[in-house]
Amino acid sequence: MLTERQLLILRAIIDDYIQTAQPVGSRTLSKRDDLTFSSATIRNDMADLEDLGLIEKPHTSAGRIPSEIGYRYYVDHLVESRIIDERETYRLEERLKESAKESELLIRQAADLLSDLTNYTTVALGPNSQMEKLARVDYMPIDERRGVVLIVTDKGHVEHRMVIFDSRVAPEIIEETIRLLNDRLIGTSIGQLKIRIGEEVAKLQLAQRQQYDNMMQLIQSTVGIQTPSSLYLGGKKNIFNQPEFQTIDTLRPFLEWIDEQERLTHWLESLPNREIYVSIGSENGIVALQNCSVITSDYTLDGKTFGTIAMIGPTRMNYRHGVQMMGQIIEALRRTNLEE
Amino acid sequence: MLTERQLLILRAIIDDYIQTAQPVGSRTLSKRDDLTFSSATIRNDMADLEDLGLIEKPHTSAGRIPSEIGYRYYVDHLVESRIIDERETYRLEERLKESAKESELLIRQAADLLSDLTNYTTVALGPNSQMEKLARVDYMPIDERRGVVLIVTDKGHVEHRMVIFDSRVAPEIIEETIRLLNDRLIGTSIGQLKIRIGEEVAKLQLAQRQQYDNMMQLIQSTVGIQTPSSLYLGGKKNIFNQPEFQTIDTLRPFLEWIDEQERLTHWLESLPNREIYVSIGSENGIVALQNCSVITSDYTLDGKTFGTIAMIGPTRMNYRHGVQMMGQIIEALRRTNLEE
DNA sequence: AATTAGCACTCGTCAAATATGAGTGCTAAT
DNA sequence: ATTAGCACTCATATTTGACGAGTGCTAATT
Repeated sequence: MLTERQLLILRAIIDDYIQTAQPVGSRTLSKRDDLTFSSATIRNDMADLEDLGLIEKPHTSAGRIPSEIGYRYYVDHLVESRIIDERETYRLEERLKESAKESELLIRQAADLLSDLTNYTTVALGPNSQMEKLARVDYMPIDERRGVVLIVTDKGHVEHRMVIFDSRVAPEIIEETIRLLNDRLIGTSIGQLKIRIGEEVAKLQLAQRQQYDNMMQLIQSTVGIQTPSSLYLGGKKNIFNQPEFQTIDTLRPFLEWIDEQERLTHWLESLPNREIYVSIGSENGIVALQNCSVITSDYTLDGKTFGTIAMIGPTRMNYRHGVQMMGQIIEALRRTNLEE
Repeated sequence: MLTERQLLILRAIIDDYIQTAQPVGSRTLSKRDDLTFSSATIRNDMADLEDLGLIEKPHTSAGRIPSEIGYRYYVDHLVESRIIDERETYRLEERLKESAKESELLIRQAADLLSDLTNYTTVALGPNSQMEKLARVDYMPIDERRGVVLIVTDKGHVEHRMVIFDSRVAPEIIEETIRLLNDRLIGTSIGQLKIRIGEEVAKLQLAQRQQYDNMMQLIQSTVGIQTPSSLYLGGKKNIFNQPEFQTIDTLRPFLEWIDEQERLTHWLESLPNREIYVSIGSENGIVALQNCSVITSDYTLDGKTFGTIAMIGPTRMNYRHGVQMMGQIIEALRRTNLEE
């Protein structure tokens, strides 16, 4: 168990290091107003903290830097759980409102806001449309062989896809198919559409089935709609200001990773489903983010669960402020009402 | 006027420098098979070339590097005008065909292909839909107050936009409006849509106009569709492999610039309208691209003018190969038939 | 007259040598 | 239990000198 003084010292080391990005030594600490002990005393405690694995030294004659375990301890014990600052939240809410009836824009805005607030990079993922339910399908012909399939989900998300038939298809057949899709499939989640359509086709009489064979193409293309969850990156530039990313070797993996949209989406989708979650350094298991910490949170919009937002900074990130701001943003989003 | 030998030497310097990124000295050159003169002779010619501003030395005891004027001379006089390699073009055509009936995908593919071929970064801009013509408008209601407007252009481009009415609008009025739009506006270019709609509304009788007033919202939102030209970046990572971009100071401006989609689009749109155009170093006038050269070209798809594609590399880029590959790609695109 | 060999000179780069100083751990004094 | 004192460590910065690639000029050669 840590003594009162050791706690104080640990916190001081981390706070200092977060600010300066430089190893902090015993003398520097002893000069702080909140540490009244001599540098020797601090040195002794530092040795203990090091034995516990909470801090470490880059080399013999440098100061100490927090270890990942140290950050973890700091985040778990030393960061007060977030407090909603009503005025601030209200202000954020207003700034979000400005931009958007459209959820897409709102998410962008939220990501940008959060990255402005913290100077870290943010990634926001919109709703996973796999979970949304089919509300309506429609078809609009362009010419004899081409047309556009429109699908609308219960959340008001719309997607279109062009279909090109191999040969001319009678409009009645198309209409019939669309009617069929509408009759039987409304309420099906987008992710399950493919399976459900397979089932429906199997149910048809052989005769009918042949008639509809021509339409398989249309059906397939409707099914094939994999609405990619909308992904938005905010403040990518911020990374350039972080002292730990001033060399190509550290910068390159980060930038390459963050530019890989698909992987990024999968990653965000795979995150544990919770309110605010802090992952420190190598905890996230991603090589490119070895030296990064991530604060993630699911968010709701207008009451409904919506997506995930993440904030990525160096391991030496300002967790206190980061968690605080993340809390404010998701609270502001929760209160935002799209429909008004 | 340059002597035969000076030309040979200039070309050798540039070829060598393009490969090694190192200043090239007289002794290195004299060892080349195609240069049979002694290093002293070469030195004399180099001095002349330097007087002409075609090459320069980073410092007294380094070799010479090409100046921008030197590159310009090289590109204008020493790069043979492109030759279409039929077999290669055919191969590219095949690879393009694989991917895409959809023009969007095709452009991506082309950009990726070109960047694979050259190891430079490419930017491809799709058609500017402002120039496309309205082929069809349609409306699909979602519920009483919401619906989706679909517009299709003559080039098969489809866009949708959700509309939310302030109050319930009778379906007949909507239908009527859509019919009106279809009757009068087909063939209008997207860019002019707004003005043309204004004109049409002005023509209506007062009584009618009132009836349609409710619909102004719908019309406005249709008009507001500013299909952003689709932009695609290929091989952004390639920049990391260029020796001149191994420091943050050179890398950062480039990456920040290339990530600014809107500016990038404007830039591509503002480029002179030609087949293949090479801009060397500071010629492009963009600070972030001071040390870059750009090969740009408009391209056509299936015969119709379509968009612009650009290839960005260090000033020390392989112009010969770059121009060659750019030529192949736009030729392959020209031959690609979307409809099949 | 054009080319080349020869040589003194320049200057960036690399490596070793040296100095600097922040920081530590330990011991003895308080 | 705390602190002063001190020897020790080690990264960083600075200096120094050797090295060598490359140049420009001059004189010899073709």
